[in-house]
Amino acid sequence: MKVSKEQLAENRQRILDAAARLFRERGFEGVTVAEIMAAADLTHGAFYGHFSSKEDLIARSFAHVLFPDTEKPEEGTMADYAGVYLSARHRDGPGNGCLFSTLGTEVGRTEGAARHTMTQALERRIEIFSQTAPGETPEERRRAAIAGWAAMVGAMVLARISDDPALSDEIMRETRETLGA
Amino acid sequence: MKVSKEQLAENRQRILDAAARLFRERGFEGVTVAEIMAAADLTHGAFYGHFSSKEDLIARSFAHVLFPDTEKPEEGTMADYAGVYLSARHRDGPGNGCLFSTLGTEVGRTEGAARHTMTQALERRIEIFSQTAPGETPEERRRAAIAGWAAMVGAMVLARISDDPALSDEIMRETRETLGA
DNA sequence: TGTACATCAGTGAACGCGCGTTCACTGATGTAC
DNA sequence: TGTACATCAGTGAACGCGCGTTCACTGATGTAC
Repeated sequence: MKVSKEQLAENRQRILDAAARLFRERGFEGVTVAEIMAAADLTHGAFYGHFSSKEDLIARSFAHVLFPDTEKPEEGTMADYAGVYLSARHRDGPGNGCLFSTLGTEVGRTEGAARHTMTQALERRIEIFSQTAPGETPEERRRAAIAGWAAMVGAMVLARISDDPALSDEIMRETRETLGA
Repeated sequence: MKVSKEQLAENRQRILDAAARLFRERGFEGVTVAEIMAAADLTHGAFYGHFSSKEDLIARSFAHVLFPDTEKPEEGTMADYAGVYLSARHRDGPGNGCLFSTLGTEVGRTEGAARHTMTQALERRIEIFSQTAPGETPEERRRAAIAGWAAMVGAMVLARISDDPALSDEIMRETRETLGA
């Protein structure tokens, strides 16, 4: 049955929220359209009223996470960010976490809108870190921002690969230390 | 028809080689058992004479890459390694490249033999880098090894995500520079 | 050394399940008068 | 303001394709005598 415009918009947001969480938890192929719709409290068939395909949803869920409608200006230094990023809380809660460390290797072999959105988010992340990264000149600070972001993403990927909890903790701790967090 | 023991062993190696390459190029779900067997010049049905399941093949192809039968002792410093690792050649040839930067985020959400083998390879990689990483004490060198390896893996993941070639090159170049390569 | 035959790696087709996508139908919304 | 009806978001079932897995059969290998 038809629903109000407000309900329609809310349903769409619920689909995007569910998709963004499930994709990060299980990967693109590890989640079905039916599961996403069930998580959004809707039936399977309603999906194609909102999105043209699963691939379309992937791209829009990336924009939903990386460039949300209500942006809050970021506070704190790159080192502060590293302290939150390289934490057990982030490692163990991928569904709410960073897209780069949950879906990075998959996105790297795709073409299209999701990858493009991620590239824009990557450039923005580097620019933000360049404000507070260590260095005498803008060039040095940008270099530190790039290497710092690479170390954070890489450390989170490795910390999630390790099935040895002590090694996983050590990777996060030592990388945090290196970044001054 | 039956084949000789030598042929049997050679066929198995060809399956493992093909699988290791294709998984890195396209991801686990992006390759079918039939495609792997065709790449190994065998028919689909012969697969289950060699491996018990696709998952079994994944685990064994990881061991095949990370702990090959003929190990050659590694030469050069961590900085030397970074110079080869953070190159266009590596970025553009994932099929022959590092498993951590091609399949890292996928493996992080699995359980089982492939992840365990990767954990062992991760610990060994850190130990090898600890020999030549900068630092006054063993603790400092191990820290530098961990953060250096995280930066390499993260930079390669990010360089492959970027659909802007200049940004992709910049990420590799600046991270190389930071690692003294 | 030569021969008969049991073994078994590989072949090719089929099976069955899961998933993305489609579609006829339902019934609440919201507009026109 | 109240009423009639066109619109269209959601429902639930079906479709069809692709993929992992199975299996009866083939014929070369390699062992027993």
